[in-house]
Amino acid sequence: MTAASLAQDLSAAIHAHRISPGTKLREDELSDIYSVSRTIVRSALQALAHQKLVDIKRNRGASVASPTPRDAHDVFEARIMIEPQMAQAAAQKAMPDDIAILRQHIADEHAAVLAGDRGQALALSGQFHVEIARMADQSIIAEFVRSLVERSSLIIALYWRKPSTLCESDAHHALLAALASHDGPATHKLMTQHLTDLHSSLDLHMQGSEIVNLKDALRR
Amino acid sequence: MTAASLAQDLSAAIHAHRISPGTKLREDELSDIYSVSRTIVRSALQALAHQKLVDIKRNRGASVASPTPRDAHDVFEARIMIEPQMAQAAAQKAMPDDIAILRQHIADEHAAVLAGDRGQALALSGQFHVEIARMADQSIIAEFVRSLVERSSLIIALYWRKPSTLCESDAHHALLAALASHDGPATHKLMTQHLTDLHSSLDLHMQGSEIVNLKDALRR
DNA sequence: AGGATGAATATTGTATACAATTAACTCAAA
DNA sequence: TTTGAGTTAATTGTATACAATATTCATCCT
Repeated sequence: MTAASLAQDLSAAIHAHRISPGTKLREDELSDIYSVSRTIVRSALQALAHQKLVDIKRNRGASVASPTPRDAHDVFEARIMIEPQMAQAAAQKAMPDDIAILRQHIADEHAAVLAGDRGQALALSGQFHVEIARMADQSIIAEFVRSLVERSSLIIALYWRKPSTLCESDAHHALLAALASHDGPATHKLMTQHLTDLHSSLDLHMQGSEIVNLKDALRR
Repeated sequence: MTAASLAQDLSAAIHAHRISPGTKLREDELSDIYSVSRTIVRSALQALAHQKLVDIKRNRGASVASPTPRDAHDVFEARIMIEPQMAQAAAQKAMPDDIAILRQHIADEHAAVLAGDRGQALALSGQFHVEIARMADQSIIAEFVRSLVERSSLIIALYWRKPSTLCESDAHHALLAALASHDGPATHKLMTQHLTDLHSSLDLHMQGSEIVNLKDALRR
């Protein structure tokens, strides 16, 4: 197990909400679980800290990032600033293959919802947004959107108003249709609306987030 | 000397073009120069790698990043996609203090040019762009712009057509005026033009970049 | 009881030793 | 001269030992 793959594994666990925001990530606990030295663990944690998925405080260790309401606001503000523009550009460049990929994403997401796999559904729903940025042929911004989507996952874990209700994908359907018909302005508008809706579905007063047992959440 | 301050020092040296793109950064050489263990050096190098200022290849060590023409294109494409919009938003929110800060930036930049301090001039010129994103009250995007500006610095080091000619700051003056008069559309247009000009001032066929002696470039 | 104090423990930070890998060099053969 | 194999040196990767710091817990005093 290398540092990169450990980071990947932790990242997946965080995004699947198997470990909650605020959970302490002690170095030798992780090194036990994964049978690697603390050197590797530290390297992985630093990488995740750069992605803002983990919080490291000097001499006090790492824990899963726990975005403040302010963070949540900033992230969605940024997404609303960028993604509609990307979607508009994507609508202009959209190729049949791209549309097919998005359609598949929506189908997979729907399947995940039916299967009750909330984590997978959320991940696919995020990928949908990243894919659009990639369609616009903006590799660097696509990376940035990916990082924003990842942070959004944490935010949703903390602040989603109705944990039972699963993301309805009507908005994604509408976006797909606008993209397929190369209607830039409509796509821009739909994306703005979609993100605004998402943002306003958050209850920024919630707290919760019980700390779970790491060994269970990470199996092994 | 901590890992963060070492990273800061290296970053400054890279941005001031005291060490060129492609320069090898051997771990024990740096640990000698700064009198810290390789542990610290590695941590700093990893941080810089995340910022795309340094390239790390497994088992082959770190070197100052050397952006390809493709990278250069992508970075400026991203900047052109984002910064005009930020500038437009900044024009709407601009407070007198903000304008004063920008004016100071331009003055400092002019002074640096006169003093022949190209590195400083370039840094200030970059800060001008970051400051605008901050004026728009978009902390996360401001961070992103900062990272793009930093990468641009490397790109300019490699591909700037006329190393002797110093950045004329007419464009910055014009932007300042548009911002001060809260003219959003004009600001958007000026920023687009400014970035397009910058991009087309690059000669993406150049190569050059001699490797310098680290101990000299980093003093000590 | 409540709070302060200080050892004992737990956890992170740093340096270093050793392993693994790559780069450099030597020297023989074509 | 050039090429290649084999050896040596240089460099990075990983584990671990020890130091520094933070946390916990028992104890004592008011």
